[in-house]
Amino acid sequence: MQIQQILNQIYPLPEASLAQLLACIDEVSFPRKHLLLKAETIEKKIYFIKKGIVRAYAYQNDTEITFWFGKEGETIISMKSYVANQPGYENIELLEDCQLYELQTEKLQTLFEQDIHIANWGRKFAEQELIKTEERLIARQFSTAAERYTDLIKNHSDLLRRVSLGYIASYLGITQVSLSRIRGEKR
Amino acid sequence: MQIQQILNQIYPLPEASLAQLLACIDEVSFPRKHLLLKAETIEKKIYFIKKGIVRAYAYQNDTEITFWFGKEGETIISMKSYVANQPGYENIELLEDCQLYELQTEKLQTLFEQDIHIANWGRKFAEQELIKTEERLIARQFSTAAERYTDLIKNHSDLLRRVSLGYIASYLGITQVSLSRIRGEKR
DNA sequence: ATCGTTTTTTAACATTTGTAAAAGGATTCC
DNA sequence: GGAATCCTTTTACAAATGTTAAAAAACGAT
Repeated sequence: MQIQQILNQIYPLPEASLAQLLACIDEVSFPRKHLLLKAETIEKKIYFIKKGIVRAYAYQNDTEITFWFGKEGETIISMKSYVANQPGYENIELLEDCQLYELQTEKLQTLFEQDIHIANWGRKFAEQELIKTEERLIARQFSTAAERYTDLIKNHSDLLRRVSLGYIASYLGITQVSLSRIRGEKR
Repeated sequence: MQIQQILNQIYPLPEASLAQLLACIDEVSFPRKHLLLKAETIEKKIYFIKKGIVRAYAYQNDTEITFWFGKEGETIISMKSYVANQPGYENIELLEDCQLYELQTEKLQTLFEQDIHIANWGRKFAEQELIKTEERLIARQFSTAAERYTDLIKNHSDLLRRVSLGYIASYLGITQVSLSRIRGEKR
């Protein structure tokens, strides 16, 4: 997925503004299992996924909980770092070899003050991430794990192929045993 | 709570920009039990709460689920309407007589394109709402209902006084019977 | 192909949570 | 101030989910 497409999808930018934004972005690659972001640190960069799949997880007591998957076209970001300059909760681990676009957020902050189009791009970016987060929250509050699993099959069936069920069970908020029972009932 | 304080808390605005924003805002009052926002409609306004407390709820099958409480200084908004001009999920009911500041979002959208300070105000607004939503999601995914109830007592003890336990149980994602059991164990 | 590792399923049992109904308290409104 | 309503707790039982352990299946590297 090309970076121009990702950026313009968020909010179409005039040529000059787009060029300024692109100047803050590099392309980088990391292997499967690489830990891209560490929890409890302030992250200075955000990433857009060109190719690959990743998961965000954190610890509850001793056990790891996976709370997000990201794939092509999506953004890897520690919102707490980005918005409030505070340490975030997420560890981000690559589940496949990945190609990423890396954006220095400090440079971005400067552009927000200088260019109204980029400020509105930043607004739309936050708004769209907000809608996604809200949808996740609503799904969690209103659907059972079984329903969310069915949704996952319907709308993100590639996840099943690319991610092991232990992570998916954790993401759904149930044990792997429970997920196995749900899968069993569908047969 | 004064509107200038609410607005400037989000992002400090120059005099002229603030004046433009204030020109889009009216003060309104509604009684307890008034239904301020209806689900499945596109809402053209957002509200800031001057005085009072409200809840957002939606239906899961036949049963009402309360998924948010708002009080003084907070924003009542259908994010789906605001961001995507699509019908939202929230019904908003006033739990007390309320004084609100009402903002016409259409006018706001125009200002975003004209004034970089207001564009950045809008960006910060979305970012801060995003952090709040993310924190709610994390709390839900990482804490048990009992832990979230303890949190509620610690950080929002006024809710216990102002809101009946049935709504709080629903908000915590458990039945009222379960909440009663949790409360019983603490004695 | 095979050994070793990882992933997924199955089983038995314990624990938690939900459901429905009743009873006890508190509050509201003539 | 008292009937009616609403809110909260309690009880008994049913259903769902978790825990632990073991077996089965799938996958990877040599």
